[in-house]
Amino acid sequence: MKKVTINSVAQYAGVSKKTVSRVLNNEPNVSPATREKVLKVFKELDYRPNPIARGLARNKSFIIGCLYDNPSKSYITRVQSGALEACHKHNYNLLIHPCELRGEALIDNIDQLLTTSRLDGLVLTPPFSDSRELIEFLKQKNINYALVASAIQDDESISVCSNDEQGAFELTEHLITLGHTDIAFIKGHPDHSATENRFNGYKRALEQHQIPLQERLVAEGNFSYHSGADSAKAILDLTPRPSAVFASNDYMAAAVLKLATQRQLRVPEDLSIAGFDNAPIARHIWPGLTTIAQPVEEMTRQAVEQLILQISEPQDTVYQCVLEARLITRESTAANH
Amino acid sequence: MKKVTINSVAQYAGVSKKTVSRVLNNEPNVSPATREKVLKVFKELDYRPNPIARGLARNKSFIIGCLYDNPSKSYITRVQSGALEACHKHNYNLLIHPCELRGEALIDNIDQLLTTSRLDGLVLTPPFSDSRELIEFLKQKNINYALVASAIQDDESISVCSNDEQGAFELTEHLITLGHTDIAFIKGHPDHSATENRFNGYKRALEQHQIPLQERLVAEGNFSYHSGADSAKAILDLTPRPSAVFASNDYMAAAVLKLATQRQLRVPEDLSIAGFDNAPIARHIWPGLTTIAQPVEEMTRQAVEQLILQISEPQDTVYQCVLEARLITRESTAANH
DNA sequence: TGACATTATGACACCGGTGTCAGATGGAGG
DNA sequence: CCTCCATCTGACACCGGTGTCATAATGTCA
Repeated sequence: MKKVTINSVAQYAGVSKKTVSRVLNNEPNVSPATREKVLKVFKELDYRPNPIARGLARNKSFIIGCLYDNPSKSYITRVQSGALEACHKHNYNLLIHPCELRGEALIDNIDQLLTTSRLDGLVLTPPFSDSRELIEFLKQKNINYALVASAIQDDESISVCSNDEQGAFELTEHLITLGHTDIAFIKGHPDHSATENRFNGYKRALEQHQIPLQERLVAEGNFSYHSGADSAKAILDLTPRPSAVFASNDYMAAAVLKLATQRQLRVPEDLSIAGFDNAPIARHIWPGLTTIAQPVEEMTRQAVEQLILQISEPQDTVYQCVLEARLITRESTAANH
Repeated sequence: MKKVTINSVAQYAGVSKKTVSRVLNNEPNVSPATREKVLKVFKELDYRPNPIARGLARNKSFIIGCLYDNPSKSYITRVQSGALEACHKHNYNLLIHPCELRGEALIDNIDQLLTTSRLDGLVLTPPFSDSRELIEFLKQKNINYALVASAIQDDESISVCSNDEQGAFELTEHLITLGHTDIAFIKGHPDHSATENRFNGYKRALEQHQIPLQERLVAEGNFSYHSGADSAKAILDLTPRPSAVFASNDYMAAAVLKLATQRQLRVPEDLSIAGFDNAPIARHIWPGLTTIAQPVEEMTRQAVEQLILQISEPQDTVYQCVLEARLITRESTAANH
């Protein structure tokens, strides 16, 4: 079983390397007869072009890098699965690169990654998609990238996000409609733009229903289960206790649920709880969490698809899209009485 | 900012390409003075060798592929995180490749992956690590690989696993010690060797304590939350109802807990529940799940580390290791009364 | 001091593709 | 029948490194 290279194909077919290369890349100016002949040899010898050699010649790697720093495992796997779908469709591969936004060496780290891996492009997921410094660096280095769930408004960046503000608004309104007025809110990580967007949606809903915002009901979390547990403690210790809690993601909501149950509070009778993201845990616990479904896979899929498009044939105008978030009601929210 | 290649370094340092290459690869037979000089130029020009060119010349990609087909997101991210740690330590990168074991086209799929990506090696996680067909294929193709959590006994395969049988034994014994004799068991996916190992540990503990195995208490799951929910229904409908349930992983255990709670059963007073893996969900729900902690990251880290070692300098004897699993007791198990 | 082993260095081909350009071929138009 | 242009094809350099081998420089020993 010896290696089949472009040379052996060329020799076998009785044409030049270059002609084989033309057929390989679907270039014009090859006579139908020749093309047919070469294609037949491809099949016969089971020829597979060497992507490394091709990469060297074209200065491409056919690899997309995916940057993340997110405490939620399910978010990461959803991101990966969307990215992989787009990659495989176009014969790219995905290289994952978790790293810390806050590390002083972020830019160095990415620079290192780019030079040691020759990535063709980068997908930035939150919180990286909100880092102007990183985006500036990539622009200057002329690296293609796409932003997922970014708040940055920028004509030059491929960007796919979902409507966090509207989602949070609808969820809050859902609680208000159920008769809740004292609705606690647990914020996410301050580095993520989603944190502010969701908080804004919450505030807008209160405002629209003429419910004053109570600072005492707002807790600072960071999207981790642990931070949710801390916030839950603070909130459940309040007197009077709010009748509902809206956590900025499902993990923190699950932490609230756990503490509430430990304290013998009945959910939703004594306390309504809502989350955000529709993570698996939202339906794995009892009562199931009312939440907002974000199309994470779809966002990432579209972002990567556009990124690859941009790589293969640079466009002047760049793809930007906002997908809709969707309210999912489960057992954790009920009327206030 | 023009490209710094080995040629420019050579020219700048006044030596040949080859000498630069020697310094780059720490080869002997370079005079200290020359080496020093070249190293200085590296710094000065901020030279980074092009891994693609190097890959072409050496027929290497410095990329490890990670194969998985596992319903548990947390398992996957733990696998990835261990694999990444080892990869980055040795300047490799990780390419992830989820695919289906059962697809008739598995071998084709992997063949395709290998030829389009030129991976230097493959980490097989369950259930792939138990596929003799795949392993045979890789051997024949001369591809380096490492097995994670495999039951296959084979002197030629790098393998790191944990002691599932013993873990299940200890967990079952824990339940028996608490006074339980009617202990239901939910099996995992039949393609995973862990499924049989865990079941064997359960049976051995029963046997050792002279408790007859009751077929009616054994349910077939497949590690998914959904299958756990189905099994839970079957088990909780039994009369008499068992006093404890041991699910082969935490997701299925969580499903049992959810159904039990929905049916107003008190856990652990009315029903003890235990899982396996120590997935995040085990501590995110109330009551927390008694479970067995598996060192997933560590297994994968060691496997990849050995794989890379094998790639860079082939060994005659191959690394094999069994790590210990550890019982973690939480609130979901208590004495039977 | 000469014979020989050892170390240091560079010239050159090569990995497996792609880009450039020149030349061959064939058909249309005068 | 010749000119001109469009279409096809291949020779060759190149991408940025590594492997092989010849040769130069240095050291060792008799």
